[in-house]
Amino acid sequence: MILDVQHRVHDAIAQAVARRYGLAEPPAFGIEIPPNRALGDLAIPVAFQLARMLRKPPRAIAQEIAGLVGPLPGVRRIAAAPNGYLNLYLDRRAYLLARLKGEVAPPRAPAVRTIVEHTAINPNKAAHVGHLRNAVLGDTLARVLAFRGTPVEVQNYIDDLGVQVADIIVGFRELERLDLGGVQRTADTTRFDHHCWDLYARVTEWYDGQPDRLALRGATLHDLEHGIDPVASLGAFIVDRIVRAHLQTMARLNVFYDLLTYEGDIVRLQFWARAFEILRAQGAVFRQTAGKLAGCWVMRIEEGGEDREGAPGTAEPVAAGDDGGPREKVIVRSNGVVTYVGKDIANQFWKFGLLGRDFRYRPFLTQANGAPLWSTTSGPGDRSAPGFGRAERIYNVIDSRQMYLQALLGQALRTLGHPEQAANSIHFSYEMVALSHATARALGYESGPDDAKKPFVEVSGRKGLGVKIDDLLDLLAGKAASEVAKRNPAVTPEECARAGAQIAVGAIRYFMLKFSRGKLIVFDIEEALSFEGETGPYLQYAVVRANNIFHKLRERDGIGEAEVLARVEAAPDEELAEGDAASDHSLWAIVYEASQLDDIVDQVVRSLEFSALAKYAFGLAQAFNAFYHQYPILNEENAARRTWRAAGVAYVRAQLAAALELMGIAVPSRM
RNA sequence: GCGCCCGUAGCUCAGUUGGAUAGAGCGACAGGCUUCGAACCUGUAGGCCGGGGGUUCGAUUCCCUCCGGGCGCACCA
Repeated sequence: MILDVQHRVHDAIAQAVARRYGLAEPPAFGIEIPPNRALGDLAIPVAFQLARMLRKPPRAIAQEIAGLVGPLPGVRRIAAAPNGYLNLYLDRRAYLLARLKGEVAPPRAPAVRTIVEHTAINPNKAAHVGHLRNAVLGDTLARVLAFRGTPVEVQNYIDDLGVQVADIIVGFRELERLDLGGVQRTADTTRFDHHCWDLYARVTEWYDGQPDRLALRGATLHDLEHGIDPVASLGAFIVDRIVRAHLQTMARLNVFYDLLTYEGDIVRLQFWARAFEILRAQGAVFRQTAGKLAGCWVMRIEEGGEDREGAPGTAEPVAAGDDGGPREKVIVRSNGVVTYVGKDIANQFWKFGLLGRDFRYRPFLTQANGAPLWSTTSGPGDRSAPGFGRAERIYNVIDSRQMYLQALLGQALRTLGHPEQAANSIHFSYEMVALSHATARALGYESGPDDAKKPFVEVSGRKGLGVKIDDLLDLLAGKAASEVAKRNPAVTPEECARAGAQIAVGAIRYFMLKFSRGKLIVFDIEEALSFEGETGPYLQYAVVRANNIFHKLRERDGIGEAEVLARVEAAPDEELAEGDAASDHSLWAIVYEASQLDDIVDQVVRSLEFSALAKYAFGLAQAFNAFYHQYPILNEENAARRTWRAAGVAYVRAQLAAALELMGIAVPSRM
């Protein structure tokens, strides 16, 4: 990593500036990376700041400083650029050797106990592309945090008592006339979540046909919440099967969890009752006696909440009363039923260990990555369960439409005297995924006049309008597998299928990560099916090519990567010489670019913006492909150059593979 | 009405601690497979960075304002 070099350089320059110009406090300056290698490897713009102070041109100042700074370890030379930049040229040989020998460990973040909650799909139908963005962002966040040594616990919240589950129960009972046994048979003989997808859309239509049928939903929801059979058993069965289906879909995408948190357990273990005691005792909620909210327990919404630093997208919504009075959010309805917000407050309190209660836990299943997945339970718990919750920081991955509710969580924490936890309740917000008109049409959706005006069509589980993740993966994997087979006639169908599945995941995850999270994604099936240009498969292809070089090296010369690394130290290093290779496609250029990963990860965690990681990986793959094209590696006649190229490629490949791993993308053996 | 997000090349988007000639992919056009794999590479064309003010040595980036689009502001989740 270059952070250590950066620190030394920064300190040395700061000292030189302070000494030369008699400044107690030299101006703050950053260290940049010049746009190309000909301009050096590090750049310092400090002369610009000093120029006004000293009434001297930046160039003169830069020259003075350059002359003053003595030799720095790891830096070969320092030069003043005509425009006033100080450009530093690193000791390339030492830089690369240190990395090849694994002497440069990535910086560790402070061990802040962190929870990432994501996915949280209503367990009543198959997962679609909207859920896909959530899960990929959440999973990547967890990977990136863990990369820096942050202890991360990934939770998936299951709303097993919600309206949507009630609706699917109504569907099975009223439209399919099935009891528990019948539903079980259906589950065993269909792709159950997909079956429910269609049934859910039918239920919605059925309600629309005769609005008094909604009473059935209300009654079903009541029975569900109170555990009354047959609704409760039916609900429990459906939820369990759908959750397992979702987990399988997510496992295909390399998305895994530590804990499933069931809303039902929050209710049965009286978490809400406890949270309510706390809220009421502190006066955070009160019973409204007048107006249209009479009889409800409400929380007053802060007007223009105080400034909070934090990640973008976490700002307070400022709710101004439209009728002049302060606005209030209902926490407990007049009929005594707690709202979603109330349950979420209880859950957030528990996550921070502020509730004074805990769930009981049971093992749910063993995931495809070998890790156990636990579930909350209100039945008997398993004593060997690890400790969950008690986090210091929480990322809730939810789309931007729920910003208002997420802000209420922070407010509740602040009101109850937990400003630190409030500041560490981070709404990882992102814009939704919609469908292009072409894709909506391909799904058989006829857009109405309202849709035509908009540039996209909104996904709707209720209408059954959306691209299911499984279908998308099937389509991509099939296409990729046949491409692999076409290019590799000798490869077995099984291996083609395996590679196809990995390529499908690469395509889909990269597609979800390359946009910044504030950008609405208009999902177009044709676009998502592309394997060329800035796509996941392009990245995978670059690594596969690099791997092939080492396969060939072993085949042809009988030497492995370890031997290359052993030989490189003794080999003359003109391959890295400055004049020889100032090009942006030189070995040094790609090695240096590859070494930026740790900085990128740092930036990603600060900004919560994965597009930076995606672009880094793509740019590196691009640079590698260009290098690969321009410079022979195995066929280079000069042995020293050959060795250095192979060693450099080994490093680039490792860094690129690490970046892919952070994005949850595997490298196929062939493609 | 209030709040949040978006507006950069024909299309889709990067550019997030303010810095060197504003980048990429796709599409268009012109090239490159007898070589470590062409899911690749090289080149050309294409930009009042939505408009206007301001701060700064320096603004796509920060502030104000206006325009256009999206989303939210339930006794739904």
